[in-house]
Amino acid sequence: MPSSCFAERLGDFVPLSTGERSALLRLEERERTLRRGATLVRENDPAGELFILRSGMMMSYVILPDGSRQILRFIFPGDVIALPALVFSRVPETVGALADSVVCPFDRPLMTQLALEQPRLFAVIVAFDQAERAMLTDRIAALGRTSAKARVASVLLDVRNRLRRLDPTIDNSFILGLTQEEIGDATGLTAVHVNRMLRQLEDEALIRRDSGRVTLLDEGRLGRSANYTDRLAGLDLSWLPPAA
Amino acid sequence: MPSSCFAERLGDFVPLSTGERSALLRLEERERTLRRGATLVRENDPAGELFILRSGMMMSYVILPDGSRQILRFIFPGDVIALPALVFSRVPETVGALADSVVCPFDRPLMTQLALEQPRLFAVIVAFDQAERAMLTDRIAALGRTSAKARVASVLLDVRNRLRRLDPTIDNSFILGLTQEEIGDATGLTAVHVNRMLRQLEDEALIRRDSGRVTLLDEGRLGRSANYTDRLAGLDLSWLPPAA
DNA sequence: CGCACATTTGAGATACGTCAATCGATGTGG
DNA sequence: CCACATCGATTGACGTATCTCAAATGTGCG
Repeated sequence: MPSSCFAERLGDFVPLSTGERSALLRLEERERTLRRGATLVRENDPAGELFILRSGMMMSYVILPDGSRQILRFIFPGDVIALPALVFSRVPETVGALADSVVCPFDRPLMTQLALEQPRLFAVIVAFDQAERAMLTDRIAALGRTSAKARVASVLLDVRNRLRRLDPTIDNSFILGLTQEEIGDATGLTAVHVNRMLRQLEDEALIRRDSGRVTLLDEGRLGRSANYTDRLAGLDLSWLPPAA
Repeated sequence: MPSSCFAERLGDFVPLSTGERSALLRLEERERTLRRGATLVRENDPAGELFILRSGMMMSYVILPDGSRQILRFIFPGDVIALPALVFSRVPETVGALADSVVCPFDRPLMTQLALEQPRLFAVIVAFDQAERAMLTDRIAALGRTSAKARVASVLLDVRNRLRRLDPTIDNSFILGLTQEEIGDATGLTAVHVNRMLRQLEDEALIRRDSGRVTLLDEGRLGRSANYTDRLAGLDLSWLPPAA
C-alpha cells in the first residue's frame, strides 16, 4: 500500500485500521509543488480545497490594514492546511511556503464525507485540531504576557520539537529555516529586535548559532524562560473506541 | 420538549432533527450554579467533565509563572466549555465565572458517543469550534500587531456582538460586565493603560461610558480601527447534509 | 562579480508599564 | 447608622522594553 504522510502521523498516536488508512489515502491522491515564497491560498479567497502538507514547511498568516504581517502558525508535514476553510465561505488566513514544499490538495466534500462515514477517524482529526488550538492559546499567552526574549525562545523550541517529531534523529541542533523577519512576524516583534534577542540568548549561553543552524545549549532553562509546553505530547486519545 | 440552550444556538445556523435535539438535551441534564469569581476547572486538573454555559458569562485563562494572567476567551451562553479537555489528560486552561453563571456539566464519554452516533451533529460542533479558532487567531493578530487602543476597542466590539447574538434587542449600548483589569488581562495590557485607552476612545467620541454601561458611538470607525471581524457571521454550514 | 537580501549594530523616539496617590461605590461589623 | 475596609476607576510622574531610522557588513545566487 502506498504511504500517506497523514496516516503515518496519526498512526503515531492511535492504531488505524486498513479501511481507515485507505480512507486517508484518498485525501492524498493529488500533489502540488510550491517554491519557497509561493502562496497556496490567500485570505478571503472563496473556500475550495483543503490540503495536507507532505514535505517542506509552511505558515499561515494575516496581513493587517497597515501592511504588517502576523504569522499565526507554522505548518509541518502531516498537518492539515486550511481546515477552517471547511466551515467558512472564505478562507480566513493566507497560507504560504517557508521552504520548497509539496502539498496534497483535496476537495471539501471529501472531508465532509470522511466526517460522516469515518466518525472515529474524524474524531482523531478533531483531536489534532484541539492540540493545535492549544498551541494557539499558548501563543496568545506568549504575546500578551511574556518578554520578547521568551517569545523568540519559544519559537526556537517549537520548531525544534516539530522537526524532531518528523525525524527523531534531531537532537539539540537543527536548521531553523526562518528569517529573523519571519520570527518577528510570528512573535509580534521587529526583525531588528529579534536579532538582539537572539544575540542575548547566545550571550547567555542558551543557544549557539552558525549560518542558519541553531543549537539549544540549555533546553531546560530555555523552556522555563519561554514557558513552553509541547502540546502534542499531552494528547490523550484513549477515549477513542478501538479501530473498526 | 424542554429547551436546550445549546440546541437553540446551533438551531440558529442549521435545522436540527428531533433526534438531534434530544441528543443535545442529554448534554444538559444536570446544572451547576457559580458565583462571580468562582473557578469551574483549574489548569492541570485531570480532565473529567465538559460543560455548556447556560447563563451568565465566563472566561478561560492561564496564569504564567510570574503570576500574570492571560485571558484566552470570553464564554457566553450556548458555548461549549473545556472542549480541549476531550483530548488532553489534563485541562490546559482555567475556567472561571465573570458573572453569576449556570453551567451544565456532562461526562466526556457523552461527547465521544455523540461524535460516533451523531456525526452530523458532531460536525456542527466542530464547525463552531472552528469559528472559535478563528477568534483565537484574530486575537493573536491583535496582540502581535495592533495598538493598545485597537485591542481595547476590539474587546468592546466582541462582547457587544456576542451579547447581541443572545438578545437581538441590544443595539449600541450594553453592560460590559468586565473590570478594566479583566480587559487588560485579555488584551495583554495593564489595568492602568486600559483606563487611558478607554478615556481616549471616549475623548475621540468613539464610545460613551456611564457606570459600567458602554455605548458605541461610531461602530464603523471603531471596527476599522480595531480590525474587527465577526467570525460567527462568516460561518457557512451549507456543506452539511440535511438533518437525518 | 555584483545584486538582492538577510544580518548586525547604533542612536534616538515612543508606547506602554510601574509606582503611587486619590476618589467613589459597595459592603460589613459593631 | 456610622466607621472602616475593600475594590475598582482615575490620574500623574517617571522608567523601560521595544520600535524606528539608518548605515555597515555579510552572503548566496545568477
